[in-house]
Amino acid sequence: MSRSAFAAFFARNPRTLARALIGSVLEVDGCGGIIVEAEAYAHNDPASHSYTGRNSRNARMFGPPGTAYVYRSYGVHWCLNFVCDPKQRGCAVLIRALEPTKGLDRMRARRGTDNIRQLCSGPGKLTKALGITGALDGLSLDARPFKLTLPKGPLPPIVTGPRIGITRAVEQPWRFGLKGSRFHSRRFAK
DNA sequence: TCGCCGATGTTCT
DNA sequence: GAACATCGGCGAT
Repeated sequence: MSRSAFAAFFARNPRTLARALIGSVLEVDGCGGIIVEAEAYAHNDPASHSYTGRNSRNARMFGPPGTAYVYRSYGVHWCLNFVCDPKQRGCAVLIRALEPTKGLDRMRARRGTDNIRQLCSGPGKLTKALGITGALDGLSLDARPFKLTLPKGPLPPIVTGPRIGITRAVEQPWRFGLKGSRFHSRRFAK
């Protein structure tokens, strides 16, 4: 994909981008899989890190579309986001779950389990499986160690629901999943 | 299968 | 000092 097409793909509102990312293949240094779950966080969204303005942690959310925003969650885990439309100051898509397809042995070793359904079925789990840390914060998704392969052909079937693990704006159905996947972080209600 | 809890960096009030 | 876009281990059900 050309550089301009790459930027155009990400420079959309976070809900549209989250939906469009489902079915993409994300790899980091040869480890990864199919994105089966993502959440949208908007600039005017009380649940978003960018809601109260820019600070040293969320600075990447205000950067160019198509960069990674990696932050530490609960002081323990790393979480991976994709930055989207720069005109909507500070919005991003949280990558919540992958269906593991690449580098399975290395991901099993990093996660300490052989259960493939446990490798990447959560935002903290997938960063550990792929070796993602704060060192990757601010890097472009268009270059090493990242590799993102966007889906070709018709959009896959999508399910939606409320976001996970938040206390504000809990009613917004801004969690998107690949319909029928066995690799979600939590089940989607029917 | 459920709920509770500890770990612990960074921001918010 | 409290809250937080989480996870895994534990004991009870």
